[in-house]
Amino acid sequence: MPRPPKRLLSPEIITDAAIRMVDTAGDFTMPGLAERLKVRPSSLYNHVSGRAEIVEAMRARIMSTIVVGDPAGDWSETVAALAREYRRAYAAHPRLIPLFTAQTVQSPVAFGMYNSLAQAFTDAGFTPEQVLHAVTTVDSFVLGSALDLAAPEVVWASVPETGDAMRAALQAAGPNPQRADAAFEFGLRVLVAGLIAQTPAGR
Amino acid sequence: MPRPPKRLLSPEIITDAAIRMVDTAGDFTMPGLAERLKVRPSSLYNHVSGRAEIVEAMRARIMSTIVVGDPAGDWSETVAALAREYRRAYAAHPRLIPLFTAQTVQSPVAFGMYNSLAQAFTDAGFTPEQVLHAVTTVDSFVLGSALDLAAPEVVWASVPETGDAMRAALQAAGPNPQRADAAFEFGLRVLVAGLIAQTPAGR
DNA sequence: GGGATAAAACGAATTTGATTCGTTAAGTAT
DNA sequence: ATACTTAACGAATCAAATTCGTTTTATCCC
Repeated sequence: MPRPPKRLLSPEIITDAAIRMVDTAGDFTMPGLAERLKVRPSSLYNHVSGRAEIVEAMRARIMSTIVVGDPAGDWSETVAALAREYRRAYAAHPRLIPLFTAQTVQSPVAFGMYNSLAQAFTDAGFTPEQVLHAVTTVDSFVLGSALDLAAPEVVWASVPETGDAMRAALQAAGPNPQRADAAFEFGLRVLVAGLIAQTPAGR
Repeated sequence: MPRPPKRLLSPEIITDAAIRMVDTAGDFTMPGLAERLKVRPSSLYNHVSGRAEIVEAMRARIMSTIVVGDPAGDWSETVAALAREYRRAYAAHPRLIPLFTAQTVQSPVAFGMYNSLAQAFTDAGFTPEQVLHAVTTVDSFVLGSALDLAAPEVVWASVPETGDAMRAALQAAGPNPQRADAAFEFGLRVLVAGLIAQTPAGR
């Protein structure tokens, strides 16, 4: 039980296992992680400083899958593509998102995407202040939409207080994953249309 | 130490204390709560079933502060007013939001607001399916914006990888609370403009 | 008003999770 | 080979959530 011939652990191995555990169980614990890795909990601390660092590593892992293509076509198409890619990254592991929102970002992630967004909005003619607000708006919408994925079915289909308009809307909707996807695409169209309208040139 | 002459606790008292604790400390614990209330941790369980129920009670408390006025004026004005009111409720206690996102909604909250939103979008001429997507879009944007409030300053003002457009945008921005407010108002204008554009009538 | 019942606080104990530290022996570099 | 480092282990600590039995006091019903 001393140092083994072959390394059993590494930060990457631990992060992988944690992501898998969250995917299946919705959360992770140090003992649970250790068990999956056939290791004692204390061994984990030879590779990571603690639970918080694992969460940050998972965040970095997810965000690093974001691919920022070269801007092709209209700025609004660039924005839409970036938003989709950003959300896709979250959607691949929806149950991680609550963990992320519970913990402050420790080190910057996804510069590439933010920079590209900012550049697109600058190209559109927004002022620097507006650029930041536009980036924030996209960020908020994507994060909010991603949280929608982690949440199970809407609760109140059955609630008596549900009004007619809401009742009709709920009835028209399908099961969650598709509904969330469709809602995101709808919201993205709305957002892009609104951004275009706010542009100095109005296009 | 038996049943005291005057009740020391109630679900409301416990919820209040928990909200105050989260406001100041960013989180709450059963022992911490008990200490504030001059009571032993086990006593709390005579009034609430556990930690999760306290979180749900806090959620209900916050959402119950949402005031849904009678729709006056254009549907788009109604939507904007509802979104502002929804976000105001969250913004009063920003540090609660991560706790909320970590836990599934146990019982429906804020029908009134969702019903009014659905009615406004129905009035605007959206189909039932679009109504649900529009409600979801507003919900996502507000929740995402509220999370922005809980997060401290943006980390990467100093990061070398920050591009020119992003750097200029960050420099133009003020400190967080105002910046988040301004970003929300910007995003709301964008959202409403986009929704109007998506309407069958285009207005 | 008196007795049965319920309520509410306490203290002790259990369980689970995160983390620390000393020990050990295998790897690695000189 | 020798000295240093690494990575696993086991034991231990600490904090938090929760359960349960005990004790009176309130409250309710007659």
